[in-house]
Amino acid sequence: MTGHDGGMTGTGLVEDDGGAGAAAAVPTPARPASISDVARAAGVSVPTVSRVLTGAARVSPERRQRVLDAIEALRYRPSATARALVSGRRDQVAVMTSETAVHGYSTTIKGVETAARAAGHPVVISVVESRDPEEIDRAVQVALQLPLAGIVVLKFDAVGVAVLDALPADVPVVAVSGEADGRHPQVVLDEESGAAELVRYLLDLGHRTVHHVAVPPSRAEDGRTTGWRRVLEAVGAEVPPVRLADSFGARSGIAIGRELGADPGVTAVFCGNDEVAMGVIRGLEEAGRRVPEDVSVVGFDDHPLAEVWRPGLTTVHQDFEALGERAFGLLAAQLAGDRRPTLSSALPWLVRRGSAAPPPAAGQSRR
Amino acid sequence: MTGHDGGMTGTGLVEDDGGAGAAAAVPTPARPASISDVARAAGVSVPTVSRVLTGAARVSPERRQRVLDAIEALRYRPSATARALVSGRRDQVAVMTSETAVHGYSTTIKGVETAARAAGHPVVISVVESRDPEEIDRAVQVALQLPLAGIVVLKFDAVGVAVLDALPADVPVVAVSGEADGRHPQVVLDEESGAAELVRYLLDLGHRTVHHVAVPPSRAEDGRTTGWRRVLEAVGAEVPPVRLADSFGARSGIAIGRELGADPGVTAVFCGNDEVAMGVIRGLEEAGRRVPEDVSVVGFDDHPLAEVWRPGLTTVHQDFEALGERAFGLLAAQLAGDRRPTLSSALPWLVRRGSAAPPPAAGQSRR
DNA sequence: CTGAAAGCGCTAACAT
DNA sequence: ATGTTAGCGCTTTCAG
Repeated sequence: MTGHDGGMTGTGLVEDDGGAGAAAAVPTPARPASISDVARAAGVSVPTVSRVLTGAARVSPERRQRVLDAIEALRYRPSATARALVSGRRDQVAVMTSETAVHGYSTTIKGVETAARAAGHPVVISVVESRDPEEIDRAVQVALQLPLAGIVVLKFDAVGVAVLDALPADVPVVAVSGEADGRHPQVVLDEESGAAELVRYLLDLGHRTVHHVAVPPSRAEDGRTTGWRRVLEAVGAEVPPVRLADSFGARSGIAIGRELGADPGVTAVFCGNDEVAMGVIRGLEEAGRRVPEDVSVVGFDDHPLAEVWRPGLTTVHQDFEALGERAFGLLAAQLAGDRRPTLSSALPWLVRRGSAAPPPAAGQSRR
Repeated sequence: MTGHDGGMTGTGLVEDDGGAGAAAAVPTPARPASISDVARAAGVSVPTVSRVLTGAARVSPERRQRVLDAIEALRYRPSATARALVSGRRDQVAVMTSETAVHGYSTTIKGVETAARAAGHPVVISVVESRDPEEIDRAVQVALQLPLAGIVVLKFDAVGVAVLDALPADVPVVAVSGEADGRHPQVVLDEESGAAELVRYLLDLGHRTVHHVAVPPSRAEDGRTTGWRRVLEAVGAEVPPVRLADSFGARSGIAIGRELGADPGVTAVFCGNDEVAMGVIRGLEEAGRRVPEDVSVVGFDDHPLAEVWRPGLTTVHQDFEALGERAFGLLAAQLAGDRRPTLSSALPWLVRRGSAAPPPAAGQSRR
């Protein structure tokens, strides 16, 4: 991560505390006020304080006010820990994921967080970097010790699948994306039809076939690849071998773009995501091919930078934020007692921009 | 966010539970095993179990083994809630931020998470979208009820500053980025010198002055803008009025790029971040200017896509992930008893790529 | 080395 | 409507 130069300066910036300070008033109690402190200050019993806090039962207006005043005066804040312990109600939502800074992941997490926050649930992030069983086990152990209402697992990749398998059955779980497994409530984006739409669009433009650069899939083959393959097979077009990018990043597309650029038979390329598409375009241009004049390139996801890229990247929009929000919705339904595993699927949509065009004059591509 | 078409299909996918199932064995205890269940199963007292769990005191090998076996058999997992309650040790780290999906933010969060996880601390994300005092107060209340070891506040923007002000003094806090306030331990990236380096580089290339597009600052003026201004003033160059992008996104740069493109006096533009720089480049080209032949454009941050952008974006690399890791480091130091507020500063470094070049032939830019 | 006793801060019955 | 009594699951004295 680091390793470059970029000198690091640890500055002392000492600053005395109990200096010749202004108001030496504030005693700063080492221990925060507890409910019994409040009860004492208000001259009521502990349960009464609890009652005004939770609204579980009525309290006379005057006492109620005294309690409120005491809370204010003591800057009292109830301990979620003690509450969770005694009531058995846990409210945290854990998001288990292999990535946090990649577009689709971070945006989905954002959606989960937004919906969870609106419903009063703190969200904790649990990153599992690899499929190493020990690492997964450790992460699961840590997560299960938290005061959890439930878990959202991002199954965009193989790590997510493995995490799902390692989770016990007695915790509310919802899976996001990937193949529907029927074991958990799940939200998906219909990647297969999105990919199919994209490939059909390219074919309609006049391309004989479409090459494909896949991103790391969550199983043998993900929906994007399947959709691509199906359409080609359906129309009887040649199905070129799949090229696999070794990450979700643009860099992995560059070398592939160069290779693709060396093959004059390539007129259209469908990439597993927009970043890789950008890398492929860069590689293609390094190889002397113009986009879209010589070869059309399309991506997937509709990354925020896809529209400012030149040429504008034709892609399929996936609403990751809504996906995350729906994931939380399914979790909430489950917490509310809804039993049956549910599958909620949404359709991505084609976004036409400048990176796809008809192939070069007929015949040229095959000579 | 949503609002487009993209049909949503709620599928039933019902699946019976108590069907004519295979092994009807697993009784699935509604309540998870507790420490007393383990003690009973192992034939020891509860404190003994606790001792093997925490390693707080020695336990004879045989008893120890019996406990371990019981734990395994009962699939027992200690309750972090009960532990936190009795021991007073809270371990969660909250990251309070206004954004989660923007490069600098998500990457910093990733760094915090990585370091926290390595040290055994779960991290919870608390998003505060605006400076609305009520929203801030609500977020702070929620956060403070969590079993927190401390809080990391992302102060890349004005929301972060406000959150910091709303936090009580009795919680360990570390601030990330922004102006050093001396009240909290803080990690920063020296944006001012990064910006200065960039501007000096442009001036050395022969540009008479450098225009600046700022991103939303955390205070009146951030380090990037200050560094830019200082260098121009130091060399006696004209200081053009600052243009303010209305977000961190590329889109906000497009219109500004078009405007800048209409002014023949503009030969170099320094943008507050890479996304905005990409938007500016797009706008400039829409206005008929070439980059870098007609105008040089540089960004800030070294966004992952900066290197695949065409032309490669000249920028300043900011190591956000390391920033987040250092933030956690400061928090850990504080938890370990280190009192004094500390300022840890790191230097970003210039990354030369293709988007900056000498200005068009002398005299041309002024006619 | 081990168990008995106490209690963390709070809510959930129970009695009034 | 309010106080009393229990007790959540665990760690921490304190005796042995």
